[in-house]
Amino acid sequence: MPPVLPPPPGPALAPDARQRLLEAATDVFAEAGYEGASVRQITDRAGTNLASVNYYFGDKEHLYIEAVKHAHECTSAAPRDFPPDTHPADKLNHFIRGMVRAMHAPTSPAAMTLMMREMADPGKAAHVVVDEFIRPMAFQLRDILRELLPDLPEPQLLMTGFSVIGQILFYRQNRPVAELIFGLDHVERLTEEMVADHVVAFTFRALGIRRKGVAS
Amino acid sequence: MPPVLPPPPGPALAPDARQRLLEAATDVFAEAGYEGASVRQITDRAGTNLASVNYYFGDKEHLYIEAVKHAHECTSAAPRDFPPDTHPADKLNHFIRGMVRAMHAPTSPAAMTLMMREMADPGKAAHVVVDEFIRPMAFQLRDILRELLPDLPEPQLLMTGFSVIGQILFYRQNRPVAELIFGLDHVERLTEEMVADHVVAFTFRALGIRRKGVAS
DNA sequence: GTTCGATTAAAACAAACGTTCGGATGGTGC
DNA sequence: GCACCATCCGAACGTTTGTTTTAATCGAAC
Repeated sequence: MPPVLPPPPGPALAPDARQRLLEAATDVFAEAGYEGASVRQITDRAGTNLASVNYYFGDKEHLYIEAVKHAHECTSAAPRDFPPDTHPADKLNHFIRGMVRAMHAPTSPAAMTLMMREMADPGKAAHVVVDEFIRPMAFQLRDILRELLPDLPEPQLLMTGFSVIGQILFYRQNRPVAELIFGLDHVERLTEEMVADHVVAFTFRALGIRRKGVAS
Repeated sequence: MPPVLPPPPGPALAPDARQRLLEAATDVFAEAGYEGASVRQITDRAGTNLASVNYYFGDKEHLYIEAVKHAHECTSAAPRDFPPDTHPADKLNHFIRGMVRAMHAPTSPAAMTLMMREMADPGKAAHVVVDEFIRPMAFQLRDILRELLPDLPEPQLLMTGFSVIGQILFYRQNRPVAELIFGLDHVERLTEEMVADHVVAFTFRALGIRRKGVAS
């Protein structure tokens, strides 16, 4: 009798089959999506038996959810906290640069792709990504903007945050399309630093912030 | 023997089985994606026989491509052309508002969703969407910005366009997530007009444009 | 009325899918 | 020695998938 449903009860810390399944699932789900990925593809890449998915995770759906959870732990893009006397403009500067870096060169590209896929088409694991990854970021940005623009009405503050995040997310969600339009070379010429500088400058001008924060 | 591969040779203008298949396919593909949608779901919704897909379109893949083509024709968001003496700031104002409207309240929601799906995960029909829908928009925006900022280097011009489009696309690509974070009520309170006003104002301030264009 | 082409309907196809079952395996405690 | 346990494997399960095949149906042209 296998350990069935409770996912990491007995064999949790082992770098063996279960772990390889999780990593293989991250890759395959990121490439092909939930429906497009087959259990056999995953077990083949993991080098395990076909039945191992059901043995360790119960079924395909639970494997997917665990893969998304594991993915969000791999993307170390947790919101940093600043020294209490940091100027809000500096906070915003660092926030933007940190998020651009996380989007541009993630620790695990497949893990980031998997999370983005779940965001674009919210499914069975959307709340995991939102609760533990997106929401903290969103609230930190909202706090920074509130500090920066104390008199702005709530809806306008919300949309201002969307304008910042929308600019940054574009380079991850729509990069392939941008490359199709303008050519691969024109787009990949845009380095992470150039993008970060641009978004900071664009946003600061839009918000009427004159001082420039330091880089990195 | 059926008319096989050339898709609309004989029965093109008829509002019959072929047309119903196209519309049903648009809906189902938009809801479930390419892999998630089954031929039987489509034929059931269209009220046709299972074999009708292969009869009219050859196979599932060609039906998908035709559905995407048909979808882009349904979304009447073609770039308008302006009177030759229009101020570039007015052009930009109208461009943003038109695109916000197209994203917010598309003529056919399913068709727009299908196109967005193909953009987020470029597949077999991406070039169709790009060539006939995205690229014209992108180039029109680029021309407007070039007119507005003649001295800006090319990469910065590109990123400026991305900042504009990124802001607008956010409300379509990430609305479900935004609703999960901030609550459905807070997000759906943002009307099409509010979003358009905000993006225009945010962008104009970022570009140092003082004059405000007229609405609609 | 008959013939012919286009269309629809029903049934069957092989392949792939997720899942399950029974037994081998290999180490650990007795 | 034996028994036990988690783990792993191979084979099969029953469905569902996309596609094909065969026959029935219909409407106009001759």
